[in-house]
Amino acid sequence: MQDRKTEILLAGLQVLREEGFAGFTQPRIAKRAGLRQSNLTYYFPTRADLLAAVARLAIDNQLAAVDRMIEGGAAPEKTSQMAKGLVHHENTRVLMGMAQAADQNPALRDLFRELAAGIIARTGVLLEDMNVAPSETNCDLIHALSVGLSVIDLATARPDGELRTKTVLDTAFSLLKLRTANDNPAI
Amino acid sequence: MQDRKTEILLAGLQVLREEGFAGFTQPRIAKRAGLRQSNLTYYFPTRADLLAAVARLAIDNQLAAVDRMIEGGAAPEKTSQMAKGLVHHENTRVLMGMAQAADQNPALRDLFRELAAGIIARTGVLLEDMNVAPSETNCDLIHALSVGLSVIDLATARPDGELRTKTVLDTAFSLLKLRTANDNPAI
DNA sequence: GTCTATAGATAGATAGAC
DNA sequence: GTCTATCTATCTATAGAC
Repeated sequence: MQDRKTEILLAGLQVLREEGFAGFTQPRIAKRAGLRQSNLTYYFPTRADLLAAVARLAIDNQLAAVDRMIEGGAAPEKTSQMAKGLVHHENTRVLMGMAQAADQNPALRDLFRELAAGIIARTGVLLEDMNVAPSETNCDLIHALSVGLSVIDLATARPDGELRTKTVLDTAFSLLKLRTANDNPAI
Repeated sequence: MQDRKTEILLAGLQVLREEGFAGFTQPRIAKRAGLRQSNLTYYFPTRADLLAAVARLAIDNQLAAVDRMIEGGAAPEKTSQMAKGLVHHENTRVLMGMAQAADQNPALRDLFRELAAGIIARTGVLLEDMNVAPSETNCDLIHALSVGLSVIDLATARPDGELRTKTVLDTAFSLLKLRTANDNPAI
C-alpha cells in the first residue's frame, strides 16, 4: 500500500484517463481514492494543485512509455507499436486534458512544454535508429503527426483507426528516409 | 439583427472560441446573447442540444475557411496561410472542444467525422493543386499533421510557434512532392 | 409562443473538530 | 497531522407566469 498522497494522484490520473478533463473533479477523484472531497483538499488545497501534480505524474509515465517503445523491438515493428500507443484513447484523454489546462494556466503550460520537449528529444533518438536525420523540423513533424493522429482517432473512433494510423506513420517515415537517401546518395 | 436562435448560436460559438470547452456553459452563453439562462433553455432545451447546434455551425464555418484558403493565393503562399490558420488558437479551442465532446457523445462523434471527412476531401484538392498524389493516406497525413500542429501550438504557446508550424508544413509538402517526382520521373 | 422564478444537482473551498 | 461538516458558488433543468 502506498501513502495517501500517491493514492490520490493515481486516482486523479485514472479519472483523467477514463473520463477526460471534464471529469477531473475533486468529488470524483476523492471517491475513487476512498476519501471525502473535503479531506482531499488537505493533501491538495486547490484543484489546480492537484491537477499540476497529476500532470507531473502523467508526464513521467508518458515519457517512460515512449522510452520503452524506442528501446523495444526491431525497426519494422516500431510503427505498429507507435500506432497502438497513439490509438490508446486513455493516453489521448490525458494529452488533451493537459493541452486544455495548459491553454488556461501558465504553470501547466510549462509542464506541457516539458512533455513536448521530452517527446521531441526521444523522437530524435528514434529517427537516428531509423537512419533519418534527427533535425528539429523532422522531430517536430513526427511529434505533431503523432498528436494529430491520436486526437483524430479519439474523436472519430473509426473501426479501422489503428490501421489507418499505422499507414500514415509508415508513409511519413518512408518519406523521411527517402529524402535522407536523396540528400546522401552514398548511403 | 438576426433571430434569437442565431444570436444564441453565435454567442455559444464565441464562448467556445474564447474560453474553450470548459467555458461552454448555459449561463455564460446566455449572458453573452443577452438573455437569461432559463430563457435560453426554451430555444435549446438541453446543453447537448445547444452543443450540437453550435458544432454544426462551427463545422460549416471551418470548412468555409478551408475553402477560402485553398482558393486564394499562389502555391508558395499556401503554407503561410495554413500555418496562420493553425496557430489561430480560437480555431483550435473549437476543434478540441468538438473532439472532447465527440469522445463522450455519439451524436457529436458523427459531426466530428463529418468535419474530418470534409477537411480530408479538401486536402485532396489542395494536394492536386500542388501536384501531389491526393491519396487517402497523403490526405490523412496532412490532416493529422495540421491537427497536431495546432494542438501543440495552443498548449505550448511558443513565441516562434507560427514559424515552426510553417517550417514543418513546408517540409511535409516538399517530402510529398519529392516522392511524387520519384514515382513519376517524367514529370 | 416567449420568458422567468425556482428547484435540484454538483463543484470547490474553508473553518474547525479530533 | 489528519479528517469532516458546512458554506458558497455555479451549473442544468423544469414548472409555470405572461
